[in-house]
Amino acid sequence: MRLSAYFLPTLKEIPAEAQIASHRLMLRSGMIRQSSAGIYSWLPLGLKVLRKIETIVREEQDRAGAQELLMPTIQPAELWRESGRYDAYGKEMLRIVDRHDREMLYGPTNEELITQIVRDNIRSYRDLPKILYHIQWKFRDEVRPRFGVMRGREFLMKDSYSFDIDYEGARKSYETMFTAYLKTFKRMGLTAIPMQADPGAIGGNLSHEFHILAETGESGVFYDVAYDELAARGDIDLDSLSRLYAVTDEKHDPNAANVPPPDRLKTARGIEVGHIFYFGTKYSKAMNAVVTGPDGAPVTLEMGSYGIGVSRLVGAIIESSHDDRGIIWPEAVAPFAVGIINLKSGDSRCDGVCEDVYRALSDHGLEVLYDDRDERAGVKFADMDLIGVPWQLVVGPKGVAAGIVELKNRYSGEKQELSLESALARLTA
RNA sequence: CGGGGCGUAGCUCAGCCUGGUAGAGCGCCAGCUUUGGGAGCUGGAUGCCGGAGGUUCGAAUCCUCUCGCCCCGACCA
Repeated sequence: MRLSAYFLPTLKEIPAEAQIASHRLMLRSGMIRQSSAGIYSWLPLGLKVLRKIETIVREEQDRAGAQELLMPTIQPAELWRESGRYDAYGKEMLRIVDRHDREMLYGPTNEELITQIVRDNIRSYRDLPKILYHIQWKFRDEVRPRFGVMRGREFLMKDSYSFDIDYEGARKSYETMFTAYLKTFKRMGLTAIPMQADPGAIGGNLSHEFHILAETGESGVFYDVAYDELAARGDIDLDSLSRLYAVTDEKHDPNAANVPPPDRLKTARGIEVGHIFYFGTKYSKAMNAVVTGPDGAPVTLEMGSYGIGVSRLVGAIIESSHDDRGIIWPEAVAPFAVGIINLKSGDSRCDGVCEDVYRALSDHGLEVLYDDRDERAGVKFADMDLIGVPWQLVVGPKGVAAGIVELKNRYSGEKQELSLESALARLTA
């Protein structure tokens, strides 16, 4: 992409409404623009990152055996009356009346809808187990939206639902998702810690929240350092983790049996990016989701649900990875792999080298952002740092004369002067 | 949902207290000079001063109502 043609409205000054780093940086880097409180448009740069995160989530769901479908955003109130949640949900649910005076709602979650689909289409235990998921926009009419996409009213969520014939199966589905979540967050360059959680409004008796550590996290968290050691070995599963102490501050009990000694207890701030629940027959019973079991008798389905805040992750990643110059994207979710800074657009030698490099890197399948604008060097450096492109190739008249380009790493700040050939080799390795 | 704050140019904000018909910096447009970390000079465009009522000869400014946004607290992927 040539920056001269790209729709990238960056801001030099900090928008007054933004309080935390990720919100400021998403506005400044031209990723999002607010439409109304807690509701955002995603501009090209922001959408690119959102899609990358979505893709990782999707790949790990598919790999875990979950199957993607797509349910609507608008749901009938009737369905929610079946489960009893229409009245229970309160003002957070956005209620709509259509032209025929039918009561509808913009879905805040999809347990009812998916339960209806499964109950209407699965009749035998032989068709189980199933894990179904979709990645769809949700709406929760938060009293007080804040922090940009971290707590918006409209947000993109991946939600999976498991259906099993018995508890053992449901437990296995839960573990499958648990493991998939750890892999998903790790691929994004995040340290996510599963915390024993309160199932809350979803109900049930087994639940974990996944928090990523960041100074501006909304929750205080306490966890056993043994987690860091396990994570470093990649040796993580539900059994080993469930023995470890890891809770959010509202659940922290210094007198609990498994609290580690003070020198082993870490405290930090966390952002909740995932939440998984086993809730048994809460919805299947209320909504009569029943299949025929092996002995011919009806069996009420065992269910669980598993959410990941896809749009929130964009903010969460920035919270955990930025500096005073801008965003530092982990390579797995970076909107562009390489940025080319032409320090003297219009100079035939600089232009020539940049064009060659741009083509060579693009031909290698890399996503490249080429700053070909007629701007001063400082502006280009500042914008490239702001939007956080992991690798920056700086091409200037002095270097070109000497056959050299500069390769800068956004994360470490390290700059290396290399021949054009070796710079290309490094980037395409 | 309680408490507080703010709506003036694309952005950040001054002006409001003490009414007299709209400003700065940045950005944008043109020209010249610059050119390795958000340049300088000159000239230019841009505002229903959030909206509606009211007071007044006259309202960005005072009064009433209303809408929007932000912050603190209680709730959530």
